[in-house]
Amino acid sequence: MKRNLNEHVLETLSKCNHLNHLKQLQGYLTALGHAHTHFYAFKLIRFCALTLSDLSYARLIFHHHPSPNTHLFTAIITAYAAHPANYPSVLILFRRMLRSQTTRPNQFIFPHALKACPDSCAVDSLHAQIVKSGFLFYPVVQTALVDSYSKISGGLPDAKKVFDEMSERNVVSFTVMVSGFARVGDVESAVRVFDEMPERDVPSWNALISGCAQNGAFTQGIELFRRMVWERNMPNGVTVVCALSACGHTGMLQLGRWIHGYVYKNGFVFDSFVSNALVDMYGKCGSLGKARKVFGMNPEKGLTSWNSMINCFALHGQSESAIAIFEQMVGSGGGVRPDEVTFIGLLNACTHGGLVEQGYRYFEMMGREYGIEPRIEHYGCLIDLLGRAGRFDEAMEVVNGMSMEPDEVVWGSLLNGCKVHGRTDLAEFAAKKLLEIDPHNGGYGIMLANVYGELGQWDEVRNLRRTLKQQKSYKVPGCSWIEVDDQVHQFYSLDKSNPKIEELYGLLESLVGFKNEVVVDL
DNA sequence: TTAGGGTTAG
Repeated sequence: MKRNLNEHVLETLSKCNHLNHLKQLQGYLTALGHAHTHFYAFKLIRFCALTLSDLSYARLIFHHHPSPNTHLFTAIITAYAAHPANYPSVLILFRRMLRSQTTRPNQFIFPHALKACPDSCAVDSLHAQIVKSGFLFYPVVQTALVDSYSKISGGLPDAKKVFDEMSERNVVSFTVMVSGFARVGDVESAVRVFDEMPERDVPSWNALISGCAQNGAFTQGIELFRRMVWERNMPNGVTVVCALSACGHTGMLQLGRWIHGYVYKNGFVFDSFVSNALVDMYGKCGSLGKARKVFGMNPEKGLTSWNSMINCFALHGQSESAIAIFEQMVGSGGGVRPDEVTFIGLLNACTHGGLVEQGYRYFEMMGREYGIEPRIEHYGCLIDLLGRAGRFDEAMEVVNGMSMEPDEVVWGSLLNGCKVHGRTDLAEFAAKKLLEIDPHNGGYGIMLANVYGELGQWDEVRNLRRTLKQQKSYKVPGCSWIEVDDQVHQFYSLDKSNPKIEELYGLLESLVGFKNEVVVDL
């Protein structure tokens, strides 16, 4: 009978596709006096949470159980741990489990509990619990521990220590360590761990390529992508998204197009992540038409899709189109709620089109209609907008009314506006502020020296140059690049190493009346 | 039943 009932319950569950079916099965079990049998309660909770995605009913079953055992705790904790918003509940349940006399944690619970830890204290305490319970030598538990340590601020040395002490490292534990180094910006160590890996799979390549892209090592990320393909590893959607981001940042349109072809051939063109990354890549590489086309073809436009398209238009100075996309986004066509990134794009669009009033309106709309507190980036955009329009009184009013300390972007934007409109008095003020924030930045020093030059204050120029020279402050040279026939040509400020430099400058002069920039000799 | 990889932002 028992065996038959088990089979019956499992079979009914497998056909169950609605909560009402599950409730019928629950009623049937209650009638038979089996509603609280641990095996059935476990199956019902798991099915409810994982297959029907109904966490509240799963919770109801769990909380109505008179004596939940380890299995029931595992099922409900697994369900809660699937959503970051429920992480606090994961830890509450875990602690309740420890307090109970009848239940002890198992190796399956720890990875979930670790994932939910908000700080190093919580991870340390779980680490101690793992040691005490004798589960430290399970590779999966160790890997989860490495991952959790590496995700909390300052936890990387602890992560490395656990990793180094592991007796059985596998492809996942290595990948976790690669990601850990990448997360703190230590690309070099991430590469070293990656090179030590006895075997690699797609997620391990992705961990390193995304690490490069997130830390600005775009060229290195692209090299790795090429190596991955060369070594006959099939990139997936995640790889492609990271590689496209790197293409966008370096202007590698040819490779970006190749990836688009690859995506198309492999049928993951409708992945929204990939679509958004393509829009961004085409936009940044100057192919606005293609960006627009890919955006139009995305059937599931999410917040990032709209933001990427707005940013493309803003980048190309097409303010009206950026605004039109925004209207579509919040109107009947999109129905998506904008976020702080949306407003950065919109404000930039207004800046590039000189739409000061419109920009002001969006800045106010952000807080009033969407409850988004302006961040320093938004203030930076607004100051840029006002500065370029020459409205310095209003710009200073905004700076003085800011709820946070103005940063380099804010002062830099103001300085830029001052240069355009010849407001040397205010420029001096802004340049001094910049130098106060970062006294060793040679670029800011040169800006201030140039302002003194404009004001004819030559003693100040000499003093400042001397200080900069003593401090050994050097300006990072400006750099731009262009891709021709699959080759990237880089040009640094005052760099004459290109064999066709005379020809290039000649052409440039004839196009824009270009004159060599006068720079301060350090 | 448990562990790893993703886009947009001056």
